[in-house]
Order: sequence, then structure tokens, then C-alpha cells
Amino acid sequence: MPASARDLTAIFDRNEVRDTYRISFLANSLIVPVYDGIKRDEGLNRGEYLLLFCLAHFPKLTAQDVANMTGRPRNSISRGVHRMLEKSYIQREPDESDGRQAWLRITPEGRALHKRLVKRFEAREDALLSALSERERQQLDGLLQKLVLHTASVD
Amino acid sequence: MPASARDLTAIFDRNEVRDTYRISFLANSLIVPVYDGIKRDEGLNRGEYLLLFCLAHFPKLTAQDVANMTGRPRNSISRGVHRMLEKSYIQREPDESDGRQAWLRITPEGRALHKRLVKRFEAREDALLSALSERERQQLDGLLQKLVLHTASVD
DNA sequence: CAAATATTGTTCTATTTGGAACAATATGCC
DNA sequence: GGCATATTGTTCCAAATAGAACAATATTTG
Repeated sequence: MPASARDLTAIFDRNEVRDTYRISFLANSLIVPVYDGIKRDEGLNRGEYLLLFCLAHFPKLTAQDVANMTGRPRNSISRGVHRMLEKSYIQREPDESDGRQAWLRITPEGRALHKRLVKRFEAREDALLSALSERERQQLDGLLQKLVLHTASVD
Repeated sequence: MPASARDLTAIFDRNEVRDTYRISFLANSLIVPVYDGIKRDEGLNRGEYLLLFCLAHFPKLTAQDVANMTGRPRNSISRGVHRMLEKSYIQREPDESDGRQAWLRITPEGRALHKRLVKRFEAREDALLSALSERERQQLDGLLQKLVLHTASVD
């Protein structure tokens, strides 16, 4: 019997933490192939794109903000900042009133890149979520929003 | 203004791929702190525990099966197999009819360890999903199951 | 005001990770 | 049967990752 002939999807509802397992599986399926493509075609790694993504949605952020939002360690963000500065996708200006921190902003080049790359995530999301009806997607939206807000508040 | 004073949760519904972002955020919140604890207390890394987890739910699997189920590369699984064999949490026997592959099974020690460790994931899941009512949890369950089965079929 | 404590961002280092090439075996095709 | 192709599991290596210590600056506390 070849390995691929067995039904390995049984794990989805045959384990102690079904929602954790499913959410983790879905997260991987949604993002890993897209990050692989971005790495291959644009040379950006995950931390670098996450930085761009965050800056595309706020006028300015500190490196610490990005670390908080993404849950990644500050040193990873720091490295990403330097590489994205070199490539002119972001810019940095020191905070006048606090000499420790610096404000990061996306540049027009960075925004153009983000607009191009985010389409890949949109396409992947559409492909996987096409399994749901419009009504089900709205249900999912509401449940996820409730969960992330709760999670952000308890951690 | 200290970094932590701004409301960074706005990103949850202010981005192009809200469900992708939320699912990824949730997945990290559910599993990262638990894996950190398992690493600290038991010395198992993510790949090693995932292997144990898979084998706890099937009588026997090949390394390739585990790679397929978890989406991790085969070489990572291979390394995990060797370390878990050393620690006697799993055992291996060659397949009689196919000299390339070998069947992996969990040992009683491995199962005892799994039973202990999976409680950590259960506790974390309960803490985060407590934001939902029983009815909402059932809705979420149904939606996630639909999504993972669809995802497993298209990839 | 001074000393202790906290925060930001960086560097150093060890571990983890995954792509690619590889050997061994199996399968498909003529 | 014999040769091309696929599959399984492994090793090698380069890149990514994250903890820990650190320097610079802010804040708190007495």
C-alpha cells in the first residue's frame, strides 16, 4: 500500500485539540505556499514581508509595534528593517522626544510592492475559502474576529 | 506615546486578507507558547512533538505519511524520527514488501508523554475559545472541518 | 537629583529549518 | 527482462530563527 493511499484526513476530527489542529493546518495552507513564491520571485523572507504588510496599514510604526503585532522577536524585525531600508521599501526617522525609538514608514516603492504581493494572498484565500457559501464566510468572519480580539486582550 | 498605547488590533479588520491574517494570528497564539513550554520542560522541538502527535492517532505511519499530514519537509521528519527513536518514544520496523519505507509506531512511553503534553494544548485551546458560546463553537467546528477537507483535497 | 529599573533596538550565537543532491529500492514502459 | 522514471529516507549545507547579552536612552522611585 503506497503511503498516499491511506486516508490521513481522519486526524482532523480524531484528536484532542481539533480546532487547534485545524486552525494551524489552515494557517499553513494559506500562507506557506504564498511565502515560498514571494521568496522565490522577490527575495523577501517572511519577516520582511510582514514588516511591509504592517506598514501598509498604519501611517507609521516602531519596530516594537511590529514585533507586538506579529508576535515575532524584535531581533528578527530589526534585521528585516535593515534589509527593507537598503531596498528602499521603507524609511526611518528618529523620534524627536524618545531617542531610543524610530518611526518606520512605507515608501511609494514599498506600497507598490505590497499591492502586487498581497494579491497572491488574496488569491490563495479565495481558493481555500471558496468551500464556504457567502453566509458561511460571514459567520466565519464574525467568529474569527471575536476570537482574535479576545486573544489579543488576554495575552 | 509609548508603543504599547496605540491600538494595533485595528489591523484585524483593516487589511486585504482578513481571514488569512486572523487564522494565522490565532494559530500562532494557540501553539507557539505551548511549544515553547514543551521545549523548555521536555526538550522536544516542534517536529518531534508533531511526530508523536501523529503516531498517537494512527496505529502505524511511514515518515512520508507524517510529512504529508503535517506539511513539513521529509528531512525534518527524518531527524525527528532518529531523536525520538533514541528516546524510545517511537519504534520502527522495515516494511516487508517495500524495502524503501519503514513503519513507525508510538511506544507506551511515547503515549504516556503525549497524554501529558496534549493537556497543554487543550488548556490553551480552552482559554482562547472560551470567548465563544457553545453554539458558536459548534458553528466554528463545522466551518473549520469543511475548510480543512476542502484544502486537503485541492492541494 | 541620583540610583535603580525599564524599554528600544542591535549584535552575537546556537539551534532550527528546508532545499538539493544522494543511495537504495520500486514501478512503469518498451 | 532491461532501462528510464519515481519514491523513500538520509545527509549536506545555507538560510532563517530566536534566546541572551548588550548599549543607549527613558522612566520611576526614594
